[in-house]
Amino acid sequence: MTSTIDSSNDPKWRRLPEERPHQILLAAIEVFGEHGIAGAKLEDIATRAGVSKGTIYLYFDSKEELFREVVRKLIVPRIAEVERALDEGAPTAQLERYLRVQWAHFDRPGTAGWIRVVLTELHKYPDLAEFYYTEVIAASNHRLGDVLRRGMETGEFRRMDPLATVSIIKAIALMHVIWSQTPLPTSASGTYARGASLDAIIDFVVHALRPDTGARSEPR
Amino acid sequence: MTSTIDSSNDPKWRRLPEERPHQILLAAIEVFGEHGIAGAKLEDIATRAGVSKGTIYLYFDSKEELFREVVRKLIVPRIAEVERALDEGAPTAQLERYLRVQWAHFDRPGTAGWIRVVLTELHKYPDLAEFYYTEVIAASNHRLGDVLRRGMETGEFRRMDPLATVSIIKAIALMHVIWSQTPLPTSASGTYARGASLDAIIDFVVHALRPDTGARSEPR
Amino acid sequence: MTSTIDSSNDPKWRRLPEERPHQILLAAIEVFGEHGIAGAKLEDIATRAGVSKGTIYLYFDSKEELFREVVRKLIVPRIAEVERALDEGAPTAQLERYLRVQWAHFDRPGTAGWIRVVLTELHKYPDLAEFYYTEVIAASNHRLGDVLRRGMETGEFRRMDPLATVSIIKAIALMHVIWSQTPLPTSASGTYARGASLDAIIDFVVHALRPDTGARSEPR
Amino acid sequence: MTSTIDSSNDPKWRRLPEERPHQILLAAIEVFGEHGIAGAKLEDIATRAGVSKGTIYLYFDSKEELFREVVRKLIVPRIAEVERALDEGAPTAQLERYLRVQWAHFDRPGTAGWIRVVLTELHKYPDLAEFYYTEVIAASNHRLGDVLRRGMETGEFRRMDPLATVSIIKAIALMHVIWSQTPLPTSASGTYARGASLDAIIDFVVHALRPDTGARSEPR
DNA sequence: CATGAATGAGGCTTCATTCAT
DNA sequence: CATGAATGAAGCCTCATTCAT
Repeated sequence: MTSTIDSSNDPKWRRLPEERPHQILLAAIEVFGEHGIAGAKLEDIATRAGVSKGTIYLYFDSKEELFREVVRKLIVPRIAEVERALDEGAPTAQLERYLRVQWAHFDRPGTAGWIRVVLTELHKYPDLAEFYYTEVIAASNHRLGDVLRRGMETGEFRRMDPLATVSIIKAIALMHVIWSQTPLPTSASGTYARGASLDAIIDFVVHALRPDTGARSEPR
Repeated sequence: MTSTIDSSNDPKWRRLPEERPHQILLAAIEVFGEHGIAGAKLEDIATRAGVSKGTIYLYFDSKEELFREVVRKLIVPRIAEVERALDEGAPTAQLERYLRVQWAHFDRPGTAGWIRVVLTELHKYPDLAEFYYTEVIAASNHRLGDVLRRGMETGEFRRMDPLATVSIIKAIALMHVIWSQTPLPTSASGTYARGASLDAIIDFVVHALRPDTGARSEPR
Repeated sequence: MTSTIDSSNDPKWRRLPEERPHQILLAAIEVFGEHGIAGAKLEDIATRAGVSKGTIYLYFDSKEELFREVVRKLIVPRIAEVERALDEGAPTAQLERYLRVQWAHFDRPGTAGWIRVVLTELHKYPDLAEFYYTEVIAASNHRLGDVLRRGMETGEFRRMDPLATVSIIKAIALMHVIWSQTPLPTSASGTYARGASLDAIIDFVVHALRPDTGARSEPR
Repeated sequence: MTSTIDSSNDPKWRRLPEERPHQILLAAIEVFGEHGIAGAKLEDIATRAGVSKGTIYLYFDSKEELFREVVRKLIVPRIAEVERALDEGAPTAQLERYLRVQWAHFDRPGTAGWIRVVLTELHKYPDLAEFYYTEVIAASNHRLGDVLRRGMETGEFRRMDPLATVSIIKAIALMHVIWSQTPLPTSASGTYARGASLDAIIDFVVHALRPDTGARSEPR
């Protein structure tokens, strides 16, 4: 992710007092994403933030609390931003835009790590998990579900369980973010193209939602 | 998957595959799945295997090597087994059977943990990752890709990039295994149904692959 | 002794003895008494003194030096004050007054803590200990010893080693100050009355010093 | 205190398995006595016990728990042993023997430190303090109180509050143990003899308890 | 073969001390 | 003078690994 240290290389001095916690959070999101909660080292976070180990404790009570703050201050807002892509337009266009915006947002260094962390370790922090699932995921699912529902009403989409469909679409999106960022053994690249392109994903989803033709997609 | 020690109580007398190492591997797959590689404790594995910590080192050079062996001896064979579901039948039937078999295989305690581990930590062991991606995933993708290709040729499926489609189908399947096994904060249950049913998944995939109707589903 | 900060709110404008350092010393005597030297936190002292941590270093070179100053500027004068109780009167009256004054002086919140600190940690600071023992204790002992000597000469007290007797009397007094201020587990209160009353102590000491009766204190 | 390491210097090897915890406890009682609970370093304890830091954790959950065990396994039995001195004889003889035994028991390196610790830090561990006060101190006081009561009944001692008297006697004894073991600045030695001899203490106490003579010790 | 006691490197956290403002 | 952010040494504790039995 973007280097958060550059500012500390400045010629002489600089305080930007209110910046410190944010610098640390930026370094933390990187390290947590790369190594998980247990595997992240405060030393590492401190170094990347351009501060010393002790400084972290001026702003966060513990490693675990630092993790919570990363979720609260960085992850939640980021995801909320993506949700705004759903705001207007016809359902199909909305959906496509949603996937493109999400991709643009997530497809940058560090994000896959975070998705992994959420998948892997979040459930070990029940209160955070509760918060996260309720505020972030449930809300997001609800909005995407609404788009699908409207599409079904207008006839753009065929009738199906909105929530189940939401989870399928998200599964595709999330997993491809992870895959797109996992460095692969070079050898494997030829044999198999891991991950689909964003266009392929959109195509797949749109076709899956497409209403059955009047002619009945004749039984094979 | 739960208690791996009961086998030692067998009246039959002893399992074949070198007994001890195998017991350890079974315990290790549990613990690695639950806590990841870094988070797994040898002590825990030893206890579940009914041996002492030192004994593990009689058979495995290190924790990392133990992890490798788990992948080689347990994970790879398991996945290979699933692949046999692709062996015969018409493409659509093959695909559906594949999803059902995979689900039946993976949807049991402990599997989600392993998928998480592969997603999360495998890439930190380049040689293993190479081996795993080449031998397991690429092979699997290739076979599923063949099914899709044949389906396109017979006209059962519409024309699309086989490998991209494979990865989309796998994304759905894997992510839902994880979700189906991650305990959710109770509060969230009402608001949003996480995960789709297997039937919904099959329905989704089949519709996505379905050929465009003769009437030409208007060119988008 | 509790709130040392209120003085800064004084309308009168400022206390005399260099205000700031004195505030810090007052806060320090509290905190050292409560937690000992090693256990005292500068942060705590600074907060109680109503200054910042850095300010302490404007006046004291280090935590250890701050401790020394507390002894020199606060403890020594306090104890000297008690000694004045010995100034006049008949030996028995002097002795009793001494015990009563000492009790009145020490039996207030915080004193026990300081006695503990002197008992516990002072010896780790040889120069301070030297100073303290020479200037404070030896002097005090000497004066109390004089009272005893005079009492022996007048016949009010029986003949005994004055210095040994001094140390016994002090032992009783000091230990009871500590005990009277140590909160006890509630359960123990019934079973045993910890500590003697001041009257009991005086009674004990006076009887111990009482001259042998001419009739020989033979068992009656 | 006696070196507990000597056994580890033995030629080659030696397990004495059940010895380890005891070795550690012996080292711990030394270090806790010298530096208090907070000031004691595990590293130091480990070194004196001839083991490594980690080894301590094989037997004790934490530094605090180690402290508890020292009290339970070493301190309590030691004190109980002293109490047996009260078992028989005439009250005056019992009392004298009690003081002599206690002195003999406590007047050895390390004891003063422990008395200090009990005085200084025990109250921060409420459960331990409760245990200690109830089981050790209250019991002990009760027995010494009985001796005094009997002495009063036989007329050997004058009438006084038994519990108050117990606490006074203990104050003298404990404080002198501390003083006898606190290294003094050499300079002070001449000026003042700190602490009384055991004989002086016994003399003092016995005289304090001695009944008033028939001739009425003239009104003071 | 198997054990489990022992080790010690490494991580989190605290806090006395410094220093730019 | 005063501040308080920043530092980093040091302490507690964990756990992979070793090794005498």
